[in-house]
Amino acid sequence: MAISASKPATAPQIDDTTLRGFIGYTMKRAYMVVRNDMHRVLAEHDLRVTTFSALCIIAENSDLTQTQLAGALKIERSSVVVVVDELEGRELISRNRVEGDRRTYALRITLKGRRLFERIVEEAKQHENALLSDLSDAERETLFGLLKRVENSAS
Amino acid sequence: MAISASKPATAPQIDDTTLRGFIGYTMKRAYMVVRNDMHRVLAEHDLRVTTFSALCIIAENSDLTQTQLAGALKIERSSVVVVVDELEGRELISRNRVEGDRRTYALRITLKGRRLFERIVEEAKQHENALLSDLSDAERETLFGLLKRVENSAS
DNA sequence: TTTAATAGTTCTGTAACATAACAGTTCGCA
DNA sequence: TGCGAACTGTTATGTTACAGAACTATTAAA
Repeated sequence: MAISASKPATAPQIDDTTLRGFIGYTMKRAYMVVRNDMHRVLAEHDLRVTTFSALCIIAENSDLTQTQLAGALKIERSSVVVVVDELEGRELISRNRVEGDRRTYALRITLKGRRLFERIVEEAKQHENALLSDLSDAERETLFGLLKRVENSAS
Repeated sequence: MAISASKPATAPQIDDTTLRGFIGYTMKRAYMVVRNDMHRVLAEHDLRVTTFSALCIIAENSDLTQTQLAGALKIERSSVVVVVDELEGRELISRNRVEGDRRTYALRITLKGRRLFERIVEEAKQHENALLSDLSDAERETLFGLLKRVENSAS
């Protein structure tokens, strides 16, 4: 069946009312904006989001194991290997043998790693501040709080 | 350098203070919870998130083109083809020829499509309600509002 | 009327993981 | 004290969910 098209001069606005009713849709949209921004910051340092997240976790949890890192990042141990390989290859962290358990490594950030970590945190904070400049401090707190409560309602 | 490990009996809690300072990290965590829940609902109907989103958009925007759909879903036209193929193959939507422009299709939901659409919306709403049961109506509104403002601060 | 732009399509590539199977090591306990 | 179970890291392979480039058919613009 052919439709006769009355060509609209104005860009026809698409309705997404139903999808807007779902928190997942709105959350994904907002998340993509934030994620793309972070992506841009990290790309300049040749880092992916998960790699940087790993660096953060190692920075404030010295001598943790790869399995612990996997748990913290909520990814599989096999995926951690790639991330840790990358960080170690760039001398941002080190794998240290553990006396008493020859299976595990103790991951530790290097001086070079800590310098990069601190620099990127600074940059990312600035970007985030610019991105959230519409929101007051109170609103940011509210947003963080609500998101955490959603996260903790996992089945 | 080997680390001597004093084996902790309690599961050592991993610190993610720095990452928690970033909205992207907390948002991703919350989003994953919501997304996994939606994923479970849709899996029972053999649908992926984007495919269902497309069905929603077509349901309330009759006779839109694939390019418009791509714009609405923020994905490439080449990706839309796969999604529309899937929906058409399952007879949930139809591609209709347009009189006056033989390049484009007018996408329209079928009766079967609308029935499935309405059923899934119902189910998804219930799941979402259960998931957000910790939040009051006012808090949900606040969350939606803040997320939309973040989304609209895209550069 | 030639040229440019647009819609849909196909093919190939990529990112960011998961899954399964494996070796080395340590633990539980009979 | 020895042996199977459990655990750590690793490799190889598969999956998901797209993007990008190049193509055809069609329409619009110069």
